[in-house]
Amino acid sequence: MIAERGLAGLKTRDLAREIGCANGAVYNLVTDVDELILRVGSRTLLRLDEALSAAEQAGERSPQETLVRIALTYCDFAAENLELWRALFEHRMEVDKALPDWSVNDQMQLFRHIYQPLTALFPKRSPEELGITARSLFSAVHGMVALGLEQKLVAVPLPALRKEIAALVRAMIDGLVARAA
Amino acid sequence: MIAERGLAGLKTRDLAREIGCANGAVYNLVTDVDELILRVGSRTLLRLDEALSAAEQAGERSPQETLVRIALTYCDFAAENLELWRALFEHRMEVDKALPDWSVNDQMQLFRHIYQPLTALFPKRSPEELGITARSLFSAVHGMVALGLEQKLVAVPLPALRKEIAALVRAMIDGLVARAA
DNA sequence: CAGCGAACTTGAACATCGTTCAAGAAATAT
DNA sequence: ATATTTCTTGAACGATGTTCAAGTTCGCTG
Repeated sequence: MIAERGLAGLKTRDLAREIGCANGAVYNLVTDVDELILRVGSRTLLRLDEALSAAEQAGERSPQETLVRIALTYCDFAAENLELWRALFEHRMEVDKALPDWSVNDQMQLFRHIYQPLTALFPKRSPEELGITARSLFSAVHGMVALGLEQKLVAVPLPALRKEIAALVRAMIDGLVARAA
Repeated sequence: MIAERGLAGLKTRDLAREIGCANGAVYNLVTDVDELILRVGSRTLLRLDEALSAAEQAGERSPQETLVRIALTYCDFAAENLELWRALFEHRMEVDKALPDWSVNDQMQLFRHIYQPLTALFPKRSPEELGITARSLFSAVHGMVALGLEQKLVAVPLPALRKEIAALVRAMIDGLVARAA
């Protein structure tokens, strides 16, 4: 239902009807809609992880082109799974309630894919520094995808967005390498 | 109320009590909560615009450092106006309802600040190309700020985030300039 | 198979929202 | 002073997440 109608289109009563039970029975499977959303997010992250893993392996081995490939795969995944991908970031818990451990763990895994190629590019940097660089790079690409796929402003055609992402990732890496030297 | 309790903390009844009228009377000022949120967003964008304008003028005139200053100002603004800034991006209209014109107009203005320094760096590029580059750069910085200020993952200390943003903006520009040459 | 307890299921009920609207109050025009 | 327009009120409606007492089913044991 999230995939079809977005986070806001997920209603417990509709869900209950779809799976064939009373609305109250949903709460035997899940304590909250929050948990439900996080569980869906977990699956989405798993599929995203698989896509990024494939991108990491396939194609040219050069670290730079691997990173470009990963960024484009992220873009494609977001475009093809728009609502599910949005749900990962749109959802906010109430302030007091903490994320369950399994959910927190999920999210850390994403930077892993970027980490590997970065070690090849920056052999001098410490693991902590590399982790920070990885997160920065990921965040920058995420921003381009997020605003690029937003309907609110003028919608950017996907091929143009991909081109921009590839260009900026190459530029970022060029720049980082040049400054590290 | 958005500033204090976030978008989800905005309730028409609380709002009516605060401004001293019946809850129904809110709809004389505004047709929707959607419109209310957009109007608040308009004010936020105006203040953001002022902050970015100041950053554009002040300090070193070099285009590169101007862009770094603008990026850091954006980061600071988001941190200091966290909930209001989030409201700009969290809010989604129903699919059928269109944004009013005054709201669409607001959003375009942001890239303006980046555009100017970019023309100095890339005199060969066409206005359309520059516009695209401007949006890419903005989106990348936006992503770093968005994920950096997210409480969901490990919260990044603000000084570290600023350092990362400055480093990546410089790297992006270095890289773009090098590839343009 | 009968009986018992645990687990599940149901759907009504509750609280909280945004939104509407008839009825009354206030302001303004004649 | 009266009529007309405008504003204000707060009850009511429909959605929605969540809870819960009552009913139902299931699995085990004698």
